[in-house]
Amino acid sequence: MLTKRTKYAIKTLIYLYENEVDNKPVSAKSISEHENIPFKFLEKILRELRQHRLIKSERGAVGGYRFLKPANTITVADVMRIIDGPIALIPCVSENFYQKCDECIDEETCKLRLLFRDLRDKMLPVLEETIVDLSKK
Amino acid sequence: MLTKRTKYAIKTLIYLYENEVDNKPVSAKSISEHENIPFKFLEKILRELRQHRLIKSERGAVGGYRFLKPANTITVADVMRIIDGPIALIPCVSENFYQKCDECIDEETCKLRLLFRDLRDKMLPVLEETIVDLSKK
DNA sequence: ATTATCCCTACCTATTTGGTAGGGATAATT
DNA sequence: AATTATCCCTACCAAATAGGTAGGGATAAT
Repeated sequence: MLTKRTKYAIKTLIYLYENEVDNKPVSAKSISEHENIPFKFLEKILRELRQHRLIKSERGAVGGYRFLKPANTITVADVMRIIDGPIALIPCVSENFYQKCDECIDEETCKLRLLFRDLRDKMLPVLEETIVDLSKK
Repeated sequence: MLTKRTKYAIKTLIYLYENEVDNKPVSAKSISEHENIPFKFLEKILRELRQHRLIKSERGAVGGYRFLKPANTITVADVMRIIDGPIALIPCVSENFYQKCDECIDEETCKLRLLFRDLRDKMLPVLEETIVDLSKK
């Protein structure tokens, strides 16, 4: 399952995209209220997104957040990897977070590995949809 | 990510299938040793599989486990649902474990929902592979 | 000076995960 | 009848993760 943090993060980015008008940044308060996300929890998520350079912030009285990386280049998979970690369901078939399964005897002949590699290959194209695509759905 | 329990469960069933010869049941000890699964932890998993009527057990000195439901009718998705729960990555698109996302404002227009329904639809056929298919990979 | 925002650290509770411990029941074998 | 190898059941446990909350400091517009 996706964590709420990732769900919140994606909803946040969609909201940001749909409200990046008249050159004003979008405040956390506004996101929190419109997307039903606990304010303080949202702040933590926004920080993560900023630290990973997806968005940038502006401080002060009319501060808020904007995209740093263009919305049409940010995919759902990107967000999932930043917040939740690997897309793949077992670590030994993850491209970005590879790890040996510690109980595995022979990775080369592991049937689970073949199956979950197939699975990952089917999942990835779907998750490569961008924030912009997603907003237009 | 899959839990180890589910990984162990699938490996257990493959092992069971590949060793159901000469009409003798397969012992937990044998599974544990050959598949590198902690014995006591495995016993719990076997119990779950038995309680869900995928396998049956025989007690006594030459006891062990056999399939109750034929191996060619048990899919990876079945096992995942028994041990880990839903396949879908968000609860509102799960077929077997549907639940409303509590922060969701309008399910009908939720973009995430559309995306993750697509995703589930891509995942399911892969996970519908049976233990027998998997063993032959 | 006030206010609205972002920024940072610390803390907290409940649940899940991945086990372990100990012993009872059963049935084949000796 | 005793031994042994198995399954069966309950209880417990430590570490990690999830989903927050609390409190206050820094910044910049008004």
